[in-house]
Amino acid sequence: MDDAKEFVQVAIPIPLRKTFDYAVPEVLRGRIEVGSRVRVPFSRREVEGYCVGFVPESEYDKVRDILDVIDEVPMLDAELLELTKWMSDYYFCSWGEALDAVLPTAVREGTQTRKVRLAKLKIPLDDVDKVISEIEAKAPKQAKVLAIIAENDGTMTASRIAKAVGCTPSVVRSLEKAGRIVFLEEKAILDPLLDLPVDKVSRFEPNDEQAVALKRVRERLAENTFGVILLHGVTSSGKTEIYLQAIAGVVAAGKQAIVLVPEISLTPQTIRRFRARFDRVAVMHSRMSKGETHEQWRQIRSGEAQIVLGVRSAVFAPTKNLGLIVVDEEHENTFKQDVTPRYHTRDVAVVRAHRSDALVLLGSATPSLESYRNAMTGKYELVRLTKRIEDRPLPVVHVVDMRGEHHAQKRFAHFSRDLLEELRRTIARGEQAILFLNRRGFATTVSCRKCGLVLECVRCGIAMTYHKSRHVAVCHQCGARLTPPDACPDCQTPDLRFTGAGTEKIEEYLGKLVPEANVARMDTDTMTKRGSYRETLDRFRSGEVNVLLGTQMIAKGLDYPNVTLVGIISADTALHLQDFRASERTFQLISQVSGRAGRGVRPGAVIVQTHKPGHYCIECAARHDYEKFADVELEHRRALGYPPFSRVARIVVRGLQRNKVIQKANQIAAKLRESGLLGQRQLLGPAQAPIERVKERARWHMLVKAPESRTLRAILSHAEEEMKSSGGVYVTVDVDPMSML
DNA sequence: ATCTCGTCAACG
DNA sequence: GTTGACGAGATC
Repeated sequence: MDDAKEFVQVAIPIPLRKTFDYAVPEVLRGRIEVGSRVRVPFSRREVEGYCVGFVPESEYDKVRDILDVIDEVPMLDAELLELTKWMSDYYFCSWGEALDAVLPTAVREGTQTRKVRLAKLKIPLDDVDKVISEIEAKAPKQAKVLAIIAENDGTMTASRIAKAVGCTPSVVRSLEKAGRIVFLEEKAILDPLLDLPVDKVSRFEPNDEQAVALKRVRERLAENTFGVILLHGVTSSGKTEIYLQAIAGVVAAGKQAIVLVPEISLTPQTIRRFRARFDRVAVMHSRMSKGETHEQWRQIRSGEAQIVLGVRSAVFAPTKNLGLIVVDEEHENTFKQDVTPRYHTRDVAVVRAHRSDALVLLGSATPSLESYRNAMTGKYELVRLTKRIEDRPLPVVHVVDMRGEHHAQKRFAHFSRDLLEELRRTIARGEQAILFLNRRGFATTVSCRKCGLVLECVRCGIAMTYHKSRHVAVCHQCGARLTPPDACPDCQTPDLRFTGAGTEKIEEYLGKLVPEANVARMDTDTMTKRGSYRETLDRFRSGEVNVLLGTQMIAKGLDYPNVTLVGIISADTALHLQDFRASERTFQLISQVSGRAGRGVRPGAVIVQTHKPGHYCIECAARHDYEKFADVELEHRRALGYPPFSRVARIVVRGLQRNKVIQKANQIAAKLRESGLLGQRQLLGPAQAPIERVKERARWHMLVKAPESRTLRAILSHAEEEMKSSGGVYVTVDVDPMSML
């Protein structure tokens, strides 16, 4: 031990890509480790930062003292520290911002699991009425409390009783003294999902393909080294069972596994399926309360939890001995975080596994072209499941050219004759159908028949969607709403038209065209109450509802054996977007939605309505030919220099003053070109972003392409100074963007 | 991100 | 001369 002053490097969660040196005062010596959170003076305020390293001396001559150490035991180990360092380099964010993404807010704030006082009836439920009538006259308040607890099945928290009855604590206390109720101190169950009954485990009998897949996974696991397996399995081919078996092997070896699923897949059903197999499943979910999140995190860290099941940020679960990371539906866009740090969960998973000598299992029916190409070049191992379980056939997909339909029906048709006919037949057979349309509301456009004026959001400049049931026009961008006028606000003509169909309009048409259908609509407008999602699906399962109409939220996961028809009202919604992934998205969507049909004993059929029936993404999806699609699409990407043949970053500039936004965008572009690393076609833009305005803020963007990620970073680094937000103009850098809007 | 400080113009 | 708005600059 020398007595030289001790300095630490601190990462602070602000968009500054550097660390700050601080001196460790005598009293804190030995209490700080790499990974400790510290409280430091920063400019004129105090902030929390992360100690990321020690230095013998500081180049800076005005070093200040650390104020305090926040955690006695550091919350971050070397592994996560290194991972966040990588993130800050790769995604162009600060180390502090990356660290903030790793540590859940609940954990940072040190939220504890609440203890609740739970009142429990000591008298049998059947006798309650008798007791109530006995004491009613003398103690009406007590009687009321008893009645309320009884209504709640005999137990209720003290705070809820107080709220419901509005009585003083003494009333409850006298009931306790009289021995009619008893108080228990219990750990609050803060998330109802965690208290679910578990599923029964059915015996797994793998088919040939599954056996082969499993063998490969086990062999790779036995190597105890890093590796990535891409499990390409058609819908309903039993991918989850492979995951479960792989995890079982990992758990048996005393290691932990992380299972990452898209937000919409983390349902009670999914949780039950994992809980049935493993004793200790920690769940990490954004909708969980802070107390529960903290408790789960603690269990993972202590090694009590064998597996972690969660969405995006669960990739940072503080496991002790990581053996496997599963990324289910690997191609899903929701794995990309859309705020800083803009990381892709799958890519972080691969990097983390690499550093921990763990295996990664990527699963999808429609792998991202990035992963598929990695499999083609041998970077990942490809394992295929081409057959559905029990050899059920994939549904027959029928593509309908809607241009012909409009012509034949002599008007704009929302339903093709084929779809209507199939729908009627399906219902007549007592079977069920799923109809998909990725647009909610009634009409996508409200316009004047005479002058053509379109009702637009004043803040965003996009057409407002008309919602008939609420009689409002809503901006789907910023949520602004207004009651549509009776006459054109411009030329006063009282003749407005409501064109373009959303789920609401389709539902209305369906009522007229197929009156025998019992339709339930599922979109964010109808699923407002807590239990409505479940309730609707229960009605569908029971058969009471025979047509389920909905948006994205019904596209995946649903497994109803009686569904024999799937209709895609418009396959073109994503295809119009000017985005190099438009075809890939459309292919994925058709495949996913199609996969809902024919999951039971009866074969399924799919009808895809489109204006571009000849488009390769639609043709290939109809034939369930992923390989062909990937070949064609990869060729396009290669020709245009898009990923996976290059790395791209998108730079978005936004602000209230449009001219300043444009100026800033041009300034950045000039600086990027000046790097000398950009070829002629490697900078696209700057141009106005497809979403030109959000909440009155103008948006411009540009796309930088580079042959590899190192070069990309070098180019971006060159313009780092220019990309700082300033003067009301905000700049964001999105590496590996998933959206170009 | 957040805060300070300097400059510049409107106001009394 | 005073007050307030915007922009540049720094944060250890």
